[in-house]
Amino acid sequence: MTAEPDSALHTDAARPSRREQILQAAARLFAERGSRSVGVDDVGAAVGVTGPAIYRHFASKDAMLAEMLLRISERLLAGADQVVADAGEDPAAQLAALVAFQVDFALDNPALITVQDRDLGALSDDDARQVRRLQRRYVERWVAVLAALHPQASTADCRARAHALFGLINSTPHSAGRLSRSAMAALLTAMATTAATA
Amino acid sequence: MTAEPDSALHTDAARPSRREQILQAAARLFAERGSRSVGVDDVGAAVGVTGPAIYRHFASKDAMLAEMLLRISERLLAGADQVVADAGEDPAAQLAALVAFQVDFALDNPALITVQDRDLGALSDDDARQVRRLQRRYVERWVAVLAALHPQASTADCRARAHALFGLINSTPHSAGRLSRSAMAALLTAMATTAATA
DNA sequence: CGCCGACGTGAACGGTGGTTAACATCCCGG
DNA sequence: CCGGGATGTTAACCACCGTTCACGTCGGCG
Repeated sequence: MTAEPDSALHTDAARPSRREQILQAAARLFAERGSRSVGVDDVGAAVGVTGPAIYRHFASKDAMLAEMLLRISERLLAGADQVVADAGEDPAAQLAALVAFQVDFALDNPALITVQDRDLGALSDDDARQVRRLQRRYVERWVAVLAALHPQASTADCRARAHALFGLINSTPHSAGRLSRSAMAALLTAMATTAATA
Repeated sequence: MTAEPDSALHTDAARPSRREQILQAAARLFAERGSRSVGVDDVGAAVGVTGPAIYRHFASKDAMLAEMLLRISERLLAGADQVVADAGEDPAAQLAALVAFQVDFALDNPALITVQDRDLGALSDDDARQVRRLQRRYVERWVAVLAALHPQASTADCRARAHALFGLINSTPHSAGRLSRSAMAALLTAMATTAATA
């Protein structure tokens, strides 16, 4: 999809500003060791500056994480709306589009996937609420499609289904790179699709 | 399966000693907020003592986490060996047994599931290596069964499949309790089985 | 009874790490 | 050319937290 990994953070993908470099480096480090275990100095060093230089670009370390998670959530939600709209009326086609989108995102942004579900708890109550709202809306897009595919299933059932599919697709950071990207995409797509229609 | 949640930590399930109480409370707190964000005072308070009292039972906070993760990994591996042996020679039956086992474990010990894949990085290199070795052996049990079911698939392929199935089944902590335990078990089992044989 | 080990407490210590302050550098617009 | 804003650096500050210490209590056992 895009050239560099975890590029979903970039607002303008042209030439990454120092600010974007920091966000991307932080995402990688946070994914590897957890946000609490990564010092400001580590993030700075990763982009060639000292720790306090971060504060020229972000109000705090927490603000960094908050912006990171908010951007991911917003991007996912916007993407879901996009691909569902483009898929037409057929629920099966909509599901296929959602799966393809999530698979692409997971393969392109493994670090963001990891950080998003690990460091949500490190956010302030306010930021966490906002991220959770976006995530919930994203899940609802899936639930709507799954409900159309399983008319007899309850909403709670569809929600659990959606989370199970996320878990399946987002497993990519765990099985790191032994398979080619295309093979991985094909495998995950096949498994997710059959699991969704079970 | 067992009465209290995340009871897989208990060595003797009879009357939990103070030591076991601490481990279980710590597991819950670690799962909720991450081990780095939980102070020893928090763990102590959760069992009705002050922070330093912890050191009457554990050498350090890290040792607590290490024992927690080691126990989980050992228990999973032993369980896998058990159920595979009991399932006979049929790969399909073996897979069904593994799935049922993992589903039961995930539903019984949501906190442990969360901690295991979130706080591995907080361990010392030595402890982390040990846990990873056990986890790898557990994965290999799955890979062996999946390879028997998919003779044409490569080992890397089967490994990715296994991780995907773990992600699917271990999604339970995310879709918390809107569904009954039995409904959840049935749903996850069905999805995992169809995804595995796709 | 009297000792001793198990268990717990409050106080103190020390390192780590986020954050700020004070001071340079560089570049661009007037 | 000069001034100011953007960007960095080093040093210092301060809060938090894991850990240790000195002390107290209590229950069992010789």
